[in-house]
Amino acid sequence: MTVDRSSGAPTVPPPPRIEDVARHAGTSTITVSRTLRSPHLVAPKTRERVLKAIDALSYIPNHSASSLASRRSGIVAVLVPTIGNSIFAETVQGVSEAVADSGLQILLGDYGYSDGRKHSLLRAMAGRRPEGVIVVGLIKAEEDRALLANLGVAVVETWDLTDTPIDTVVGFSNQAAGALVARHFLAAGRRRLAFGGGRDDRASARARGFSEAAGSAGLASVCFDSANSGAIGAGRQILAGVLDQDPQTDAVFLSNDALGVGALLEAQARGIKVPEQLGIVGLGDLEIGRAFRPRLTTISVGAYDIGFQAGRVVTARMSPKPPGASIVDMGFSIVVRESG
Amino acid sequence: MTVDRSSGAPTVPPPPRIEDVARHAGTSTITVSRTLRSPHLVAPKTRERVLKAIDALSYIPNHSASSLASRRSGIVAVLVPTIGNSIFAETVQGVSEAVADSGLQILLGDYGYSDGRKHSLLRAMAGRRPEGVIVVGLIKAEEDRALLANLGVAVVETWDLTDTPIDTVVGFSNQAAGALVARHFLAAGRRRLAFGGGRDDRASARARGFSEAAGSAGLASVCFDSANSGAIGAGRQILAGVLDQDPQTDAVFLSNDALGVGALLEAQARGIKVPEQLGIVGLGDLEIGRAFRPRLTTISVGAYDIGFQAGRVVTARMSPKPPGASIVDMGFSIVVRESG
DNA sequence: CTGAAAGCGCTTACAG
DNA sequence: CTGAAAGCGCTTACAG
Repeated sequence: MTVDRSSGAPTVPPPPRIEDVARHAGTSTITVSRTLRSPHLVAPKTRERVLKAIDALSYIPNHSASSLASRRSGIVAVLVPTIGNSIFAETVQGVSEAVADSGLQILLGDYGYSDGRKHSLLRAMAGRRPEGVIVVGLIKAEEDRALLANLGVAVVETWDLTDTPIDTVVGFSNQAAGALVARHFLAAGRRRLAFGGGRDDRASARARGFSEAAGSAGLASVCFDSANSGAIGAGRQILAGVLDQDPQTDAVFLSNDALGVGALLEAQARGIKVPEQLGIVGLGDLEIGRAFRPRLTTISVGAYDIGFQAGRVVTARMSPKPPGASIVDMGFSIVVRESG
Repeated sequence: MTVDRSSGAPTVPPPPRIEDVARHAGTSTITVSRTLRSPHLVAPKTRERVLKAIDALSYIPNHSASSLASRRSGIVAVLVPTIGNSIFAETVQGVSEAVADSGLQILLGDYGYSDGRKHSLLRAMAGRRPEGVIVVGLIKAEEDRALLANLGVAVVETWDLTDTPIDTVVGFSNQAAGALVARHFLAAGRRRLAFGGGRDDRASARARGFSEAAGSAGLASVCFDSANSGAIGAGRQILAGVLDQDPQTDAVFLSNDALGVGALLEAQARGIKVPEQLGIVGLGDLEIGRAFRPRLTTISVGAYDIGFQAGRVVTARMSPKPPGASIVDMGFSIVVRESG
């Protein structure tokens, strides 16, 4: 293998420009440009010569230049609380596959559940003039809302629902999901219900729906900081905390499946029978919950589908006859398995 | 909340340009530019006026234009087999945090274990003239190697080791890791060893090291397609396959922890005692392996650290006095827990 | 089917 | 400390 190991910095020749290709092919720059993006407008013979020149020079168009001239960045900005949570990674994968053949590339922003970083990432992304923006969660700050609205492209808020999206929202009602779990527990005759989850907006909405539906049966609500890693461990601690507050608790809703599995493990460690003594329900329908014994009952929300739909909204908006703003309720369902 | 719901498409006014800011501030465009990137070169009074104008107009510089003029894209390209695998998501997070204050943004490419998509993503990314490229795995195709080498920026291959990196490699020896697991099994008196994992290069290297060290004790090797989702389910199938081939197998090395947990579940379902009858070892030190009972013995590889280091290499290369190419062995260690 | 001219919105030397 | 000129590498109308 002959590899130039010293290729590091300034020894590399500048990449060929469109002009070099044109000269090589004995034509003009505009014809090279056309060969690349509207080949049908170029005579076959010319096209072939240009293609040959491109290949000979290993020409790759400078995207900054074409973006500037065409006002098309070819970028879709995706903002997530953390890419470390597999559920959001799934959503990103959905976006990735939805936009794959549109030529859009993903600019990923991970704000680590920090509002400050979220804001600055949003600004930095706006500078790229993306052709679409997809964020996990709703954007509340008026400044950020205005920033995104002024971009003039599809802005898709996801993983939640609202009547007042900036543009489009693709998600489900976290509150309704929480309420459904509470009703499920009550219908099973459980009488002392608790909730555990993160402090982010989505978890809070789930908690709200849950305790409203639980009514007087609603009890402890234990939160932890979403930014902390180790959801399974957090789930163990949450259940411990819940039982501290009320040892009689007979049902716990955890804000996601990793927490749910953690709670399952803690119950196991304490010799608590699930689901007989304690019902446990998670959210997300992760593989870990399906694989665990007892199998985790969960709210299934289609993380991948949310991303895929959001990606579709972005690509659709780029079409000649773009659809308008909308609210897409992806819904959710409860998958009753063995844990409660 | 007063939100313009009709903000969708062409009704949005074009964003302000640097010229608008200059006019508003009663100065020249170059002074605006300087205020943004070399504020110390601008008189405090002028600076203040410019800042005020920027704020008043909500000016956000067009990145395509500044990239073109400055030849700095502000992008680091990150290419992963799949973002859906939490271990790679961790690596991406490491990159993200390592480059956070350098102003670099992450252009994420997910090639879904497809070589074709990998190649085309690499080309598309090259068009952005990234200031650094980080890929999971080694780049073998000579065409791709040349493409990356000609970029003239830091190119970091990760998650493996080689004597001939394109530029820099940050990882560990997958082969040595496999060998260590085999020796660990042999030292524990196990005599019929099997391997299970994906078909990608890294899994293959682990398999190779494992069977070489296993010598005549090496037995079945069961592979599955890395692109398939559901690693836990795959782990179950792998163990089933292994036991089909040789029911006497007393040790299995799974290429990652999710597979390992799957194997643990399958053993459990079959009433096989772990670690007494069967030793199981995974790789990655994922939380799921730590949380499971029995706790999964694993090879710990620091996925986050690999990404962080790779990110550092990129930012370091951008410094005035950049370091040269190098080979960074991050090593690995075996974390012996309860499963084998 | 092809090309000359102008321009996309910034920054880079270079002067002063 | 500030600015006029030139240019980054493409594409967009507009002609022909």
